[in-house]
Amino acid sequence: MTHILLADDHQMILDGLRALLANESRIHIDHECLNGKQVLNYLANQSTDVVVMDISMPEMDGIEATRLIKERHPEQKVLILTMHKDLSVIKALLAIGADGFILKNTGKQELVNAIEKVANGQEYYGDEVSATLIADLKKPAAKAPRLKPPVQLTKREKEVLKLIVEENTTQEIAEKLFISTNTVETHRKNMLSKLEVRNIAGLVRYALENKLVDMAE
Amino acid sequence: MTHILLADDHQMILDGLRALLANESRIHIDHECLNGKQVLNYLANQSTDVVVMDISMPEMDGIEATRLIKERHPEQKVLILTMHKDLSVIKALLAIGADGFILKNTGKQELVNAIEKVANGQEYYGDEVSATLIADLKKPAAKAPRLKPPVQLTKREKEVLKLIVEENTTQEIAEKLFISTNTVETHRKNMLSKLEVRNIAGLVRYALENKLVDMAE
DNA sequence: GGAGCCATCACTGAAAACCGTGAGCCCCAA
DNA sequence: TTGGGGCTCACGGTTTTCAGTGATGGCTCC
Repeated sequence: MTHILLADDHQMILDGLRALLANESRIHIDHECLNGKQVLNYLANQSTDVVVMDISMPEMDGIEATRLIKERHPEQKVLILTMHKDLSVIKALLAIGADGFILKNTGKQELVNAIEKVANGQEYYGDEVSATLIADLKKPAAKAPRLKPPVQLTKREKEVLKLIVEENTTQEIAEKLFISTNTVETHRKNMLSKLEVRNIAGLVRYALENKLVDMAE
Repeated sequence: MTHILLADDHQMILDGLRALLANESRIHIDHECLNGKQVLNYLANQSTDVVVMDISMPEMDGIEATRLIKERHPEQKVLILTMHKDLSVIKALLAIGADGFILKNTGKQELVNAIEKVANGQEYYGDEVSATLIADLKKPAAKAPRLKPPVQLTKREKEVLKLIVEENTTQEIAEKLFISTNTVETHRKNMLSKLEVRNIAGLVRYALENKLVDMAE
């Protein structure tokens, strides 16, 4: 009998997983959580065989939660449940010590299989996840040593970035911030460099993905 | 007895929904689909009471699929199953004629309730979705005068846009699509014009805000 | 058998972004 | 007080984008 803890911010997915595993006599759901904090609170006092956790959750996301779990309870097994085969996220989680990944678009049998494997101390990667990782290894090593230190933008850089996202040109930004165009370009260059992107497109993408600026609507 | 069709590209969610509804004697699942095309193919020959459909799917997404369903089978009920309470998406679906929305983070009872309501010809909006819509109505009319003709990008334009968002230069895009740089520039110019934006930043913003490209999780 | 849209390609000139490098000033913490 | 980080500015050169205009063939719809 394998004991697990489910964590996902979508009640429906929790319901679905519970229903899915209801008639699996070999698996027992100890507890369910809606975010990473709840998981840590639970693990502070109790234990379970495997934590099955989504990546995107409010309050504390799956990556941060996994990091803290592995820090405080190194023996705790964590199986990541994810929607996308996002390489950087998978890599981050691997580095942290996640024990396995399973895509949400896989079936029940694979889920049960994954849980039991992880509970036994083995690792589990869904076919698609392994394929993604292997594909990455095949890529020129140029991009391989690319680990992502949590980049910090300065206040001024964020101001410039916000104006860039709002479609202002360098000159307009300079006027609005009462500085020279050279300075604006320097800020932009520094951001290109520290965010490891190539151009405006990358900057805008970073800004929107990291919610540094308000998205309309 | 209400007959429904499930559509979601994630097998696990399909499994979950099926398991969730398994002991609901009043609801019967006629068929399951993995994308919008399959739904339309099914509806071409058979019918069902309610189509329960996710928004983001490969091949043909939920919005396009709903549009076509309502065009070809105006009486067909469609209940949208969604992860995000994204206003623009909800608005688009309302305009098209979707019969209801339900967030994935709601429970089983609400799902059953929603399905039966929609099957009866009523509409159903989850609390959060209605709240989002109401909040929008409360917003100052400042943004109102900005009417947005539902701009349609062509397939090719979307391809180019996707590559732009991925930080490719015109030349790189031309190489990847096996067309001349002039053509790429024409596509970009047409998009700038029809989307009423000034530069790459605006394009990227549009693409991300309208979920034309995948955002990292 | 056009009308309209789409995708393709071309040319020009101006504007903006990108790249590298260097440097001065201010503030704060080691 | 020394050094590092943040903010400011400069310059020269290359690449890319932006703007305007025009053109061709293919397709579908009426």
